[in-house]
Amino acid sequence: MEHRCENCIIRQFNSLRALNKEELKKVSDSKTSKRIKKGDALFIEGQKLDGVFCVRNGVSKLSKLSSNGKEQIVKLTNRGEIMGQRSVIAEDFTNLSATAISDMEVCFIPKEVISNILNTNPYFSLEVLRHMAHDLKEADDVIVNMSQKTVKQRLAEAFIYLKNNYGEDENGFISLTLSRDDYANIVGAATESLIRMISEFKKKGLIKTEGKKIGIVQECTLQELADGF
Amino acid sequence: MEHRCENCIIRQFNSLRALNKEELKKVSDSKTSKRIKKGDALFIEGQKLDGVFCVRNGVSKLSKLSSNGKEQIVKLTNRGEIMGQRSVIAEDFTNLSATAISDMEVCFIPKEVISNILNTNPYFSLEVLRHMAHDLKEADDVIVNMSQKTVKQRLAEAFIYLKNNYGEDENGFISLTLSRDDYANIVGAATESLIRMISEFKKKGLIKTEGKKIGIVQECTLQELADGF
DNA sequence: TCTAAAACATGATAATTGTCAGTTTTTACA
DNA sequence: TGTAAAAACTGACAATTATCATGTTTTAGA
Repeated sequence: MEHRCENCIIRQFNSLRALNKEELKKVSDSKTSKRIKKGDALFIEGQKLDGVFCVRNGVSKLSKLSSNGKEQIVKLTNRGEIMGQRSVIAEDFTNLSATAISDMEVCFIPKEVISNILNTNPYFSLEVLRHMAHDLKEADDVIVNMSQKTVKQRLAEAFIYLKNNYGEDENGFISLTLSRDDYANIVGAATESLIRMISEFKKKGLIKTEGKKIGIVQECTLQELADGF
Repeated sequence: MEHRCENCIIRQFNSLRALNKEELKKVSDSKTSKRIKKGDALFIEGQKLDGVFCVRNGVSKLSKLSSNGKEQIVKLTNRGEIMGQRSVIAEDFTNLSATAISDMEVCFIPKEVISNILNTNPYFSLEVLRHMAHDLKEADDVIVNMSQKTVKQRLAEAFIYLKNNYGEDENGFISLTLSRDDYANIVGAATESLIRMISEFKKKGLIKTEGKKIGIVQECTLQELADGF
């Protein structure tokens, strides 16, 4: 037997908390659980989704391929987030691809169930709206950073963001391990440029590395760097 | 006597079309109309809004100041759009400033009225949600463009976007006239760099200028340029 | 209509970032 | 566990874009 949404803590972190008992039962009865392996895709840009994903565990990247073939990571999802909402609500193709960055456990909820609740429960709509408002604000911030900050500043910011959002292990390394390529695709730079910058940060003693793992050594200096001194 | 929302065509273009008669009456009774002069602000980043603006006429820019003091324009609003929704829904400070780019006529609707309808009319919430989903998608596209395209590509794209969205006059100039500074703040570049690029485009016969006015001469070539050949 | 301020424009130069070419290290898996 | 592929890294160089300095044109308003 699978988990029941009624008993799932994750729900408290997303818009599903606005559901009443009957709605929750409907969701729980219709949902399916999936395990996604690191590197596998949840969905791909341009696809039509017939439901949303509720992330129980693991991290994924939302990215978009630009015409020159380079990937841009727009957002990393956290535990508890719902993915694919935008596409289901707008009845539109996904504009982003979602790929697991670590092994994931997700629940898939069919769109009919979601649409149905959206049409009848204004509190749920409002909750979804609040989350989307938050995403929109963050997207605006990213736009400003992309155009006004240097790659160096954006990288410094990324390290701090990752530390704050995913924590660090007992040795002071950021828990979420990303490839250099992923880092490049987050800050929007060539991989070689990014690798060089990591070397530079390391040489200056701002960060430490061990294989792919990266640890923040001087958070204050890094923050100052991100803010442009 | 002011205009009544019941008779306002603008409504059809935004989420207010989901309102029923009573709701519409409430909105109409509580709204106030305002004229905003070109260059004046509707609201400023960090402010708390106690309502939303419905744009009857005119164009405004939504922008954000970055830490280095440069402005980044995140979005231009069109006729019919509702502004300030995000802030009212999230009960948050505005993250953007709104400034009139042309003379504007707007209606201000107090947030209590909006919140009230959001809480009771799921169709309205859903409409707002759809609009916000659309904005979010556009924001994602801007992020990708900002990080993957060159200034030249972004500028070419901006010209085409402006032509398609605001049309052109009888002489083939884009109807919406922006300052070079505004153009720079849209594509995220230094004003000098942008001016140079306009000169270059003009020299190549892609565009024509007359004072501030800019007209597209070779749309196809411009489009190819935007796509990276 | 005169005048100061703002916007526009251009050149020279420097800083940032990307590209290409190649080497070394790590990883996956047959 | 050996090996091919992928990822990480480095150097040299080129392209893009920003900055500073300065001159010209346009605009707003006294």
